[in-house]
Amino acid sequence: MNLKELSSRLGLSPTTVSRALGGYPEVNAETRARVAAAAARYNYRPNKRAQALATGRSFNIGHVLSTKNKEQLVNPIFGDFIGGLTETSAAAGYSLSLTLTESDQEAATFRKLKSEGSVDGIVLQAPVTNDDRIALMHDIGMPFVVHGRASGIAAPYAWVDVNNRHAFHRAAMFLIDLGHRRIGLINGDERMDFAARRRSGYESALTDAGLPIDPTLTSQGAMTEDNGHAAAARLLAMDGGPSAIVVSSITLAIGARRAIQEAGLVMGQDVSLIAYDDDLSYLSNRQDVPVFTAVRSSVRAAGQKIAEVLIRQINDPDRGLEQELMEAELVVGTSTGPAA
Amino acid sequence: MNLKELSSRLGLSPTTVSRALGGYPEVNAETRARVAAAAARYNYRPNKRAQALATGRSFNIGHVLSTKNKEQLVNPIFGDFIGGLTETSAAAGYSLSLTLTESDQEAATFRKLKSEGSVDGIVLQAPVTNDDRIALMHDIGMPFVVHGRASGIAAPYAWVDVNNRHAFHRAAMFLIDLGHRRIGLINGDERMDFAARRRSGYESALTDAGLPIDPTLTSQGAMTEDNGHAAAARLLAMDGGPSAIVVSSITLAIGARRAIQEAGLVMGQDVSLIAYDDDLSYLSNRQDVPVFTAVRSSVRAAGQKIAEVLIRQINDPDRGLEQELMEAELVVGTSTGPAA
DNA sequence: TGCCGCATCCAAAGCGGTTTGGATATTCTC
DNA sequence: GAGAATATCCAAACCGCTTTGGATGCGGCA
Repeated sequence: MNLKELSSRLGLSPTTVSRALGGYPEVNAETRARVAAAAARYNYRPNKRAQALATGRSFNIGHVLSTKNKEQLVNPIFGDFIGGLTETSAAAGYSLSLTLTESDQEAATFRKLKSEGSVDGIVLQAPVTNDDRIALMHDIGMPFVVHGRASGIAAPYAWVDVNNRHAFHRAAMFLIDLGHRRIGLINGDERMDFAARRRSGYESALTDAGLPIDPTLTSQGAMTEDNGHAAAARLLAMDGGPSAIVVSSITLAIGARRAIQEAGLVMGQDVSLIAYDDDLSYLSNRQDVPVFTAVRSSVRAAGQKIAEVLIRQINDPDRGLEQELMEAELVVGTSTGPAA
Repeated sequence: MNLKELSSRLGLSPTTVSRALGGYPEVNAETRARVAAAAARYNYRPNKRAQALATGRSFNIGHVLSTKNKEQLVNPIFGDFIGGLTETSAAAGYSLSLTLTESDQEAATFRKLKSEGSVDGIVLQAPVTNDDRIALMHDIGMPFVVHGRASGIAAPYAWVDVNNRHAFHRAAMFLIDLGHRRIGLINGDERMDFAARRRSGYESALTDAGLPIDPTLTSQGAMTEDNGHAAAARLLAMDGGPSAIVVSSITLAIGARRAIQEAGLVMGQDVSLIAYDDDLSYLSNRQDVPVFTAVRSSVRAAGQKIAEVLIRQINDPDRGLEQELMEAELVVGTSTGPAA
């Protein structure tokens, strides 16, 4: 069933049927009702491909996964983030189109997406410092929203980010208030902008409290359970190691907890842990009393917000660039306690 | 730059240019080279939307996430699975289109995908027993491949699955060979077909060894760290609890390990654990000596395979339905040991 | 030389919608 | 009651590509 067929059955022109379905004003209310009824009856729905060609829009929003950021795919937050994205975009008639690319083909892939017209806008994730994708998007004229920010980029662009610096400042300050003086940091890969901001927040809290910054108490790397374990084990084995650690993800924290237990120590007593919690649905830290004390911000909510912003941008390219900073909440669990 | 523009610059007809680019034989080699050079120079690429309308194909493969299976999104294997899917489909010029739907709208969403023509084929994930999506796909005439199988469906369909039954038979048998007699099971949600098959494998091993099946030693539920912890804690607190446990995912196993440690026991000594390992990149169990003894099969590899099968199916709907059973490997780590 | 087949290219008809630019009643305005 | 505004509908162009059904020219063959 297509438009022509449907309109001829109705004894109307395709124009009128299209307009009736599209909600345009220049069609009689009764006619509109007839059309709607017939469309429902014959289960007619405008062909997206034709619609896309006619309107010049694909109704797709794109997300490109580069092997450079393979951790992205591999990243436990990926599922929740994508979930938030699709939830909102589906409601607006958009679907999410995923593309994978070799890292050295990344720019070519974006250009291809543009020249083929297969997406109307793009979500950029995991920005690094001076991320060159942003200039590229401007260059090819593709609407986009960044999940996070890229330090070092002067040109304005739309983004949605968590206030990572503030969150880590608060987290470290929370430990300081508990009396801790030697505080470690197990961070994500600091080439990622969010991780750099987190370190900055952590360091500024120490400085504000008049505490020295000791690089040997910190580490960075992929946010895996393994790495959390290895990093924590190293810290715990140190002479004069930390009595508390700020950890950049729940996955890392699970690894750190393992190391603490292996060392025969008790988390929240001998060693305090405060984690960043993306509020992932399958790694819930939302028990009555959370296991991990954490600074929490839902990555799914971020995905939803980003889809909203991007779709507004697509529908009206001349509107101003939206930028939104989300604050993380501090939740107290069982993994922290006063310094000995 | 579009076809018309490009062809007029070349002094050729759109027909010839299209054919030259498409690799059709009826075009002079020299002409073809000229066209290719011009296309590269002007960075021309056929508009996907127009191509889609003209050919009647969208070059999209679809994946629908239902809130019914919200765990799916939330599922840690999601990222890796999607990764495998996109890797392969991108190579064939397809992209992956994700759609989210309320569970009571699921059938409507599939029909919509069909009537709008927005995807050429669909990947069905997480089948349950008697999964009604399979009949629906047949009904609407949509090419599809199932990740897993659905017991109770008589009609043939294409699928790629792991031999879950055999894997769990082997896992339980491995524990039995170590001398364990009371063996627990912490399974996924058994409404999921794979989980039902896993239980069946587990039970058949016990039966084969002449051991009784004790339902109180088993549990099922979402495969979260929390649930793993709770289930293991319950088993360990039992009078005459199990000396070994088969666990359906690494995430569950991490929770179980926590319970074991909290109980003051040593994993691999007091209690043995064997897990199912999807070989997720961010929850690697691939250390020199793996932490967890496991039956392992890469879910990313499954995604790749599925994309291949689906694209073959789309290109040639009359070809036979492919069905592939992958075997899991058994890797020995530190989480198992002989019975006391 | 005349006919055929082959190589090469092109005009035009879709694909299934949206949208511009009227046409035709009908209703208002004074 | 005439002219204007309004409501309602339609024909046809267009989006950018693929593909069908020739057209043209040339060499080969009898």
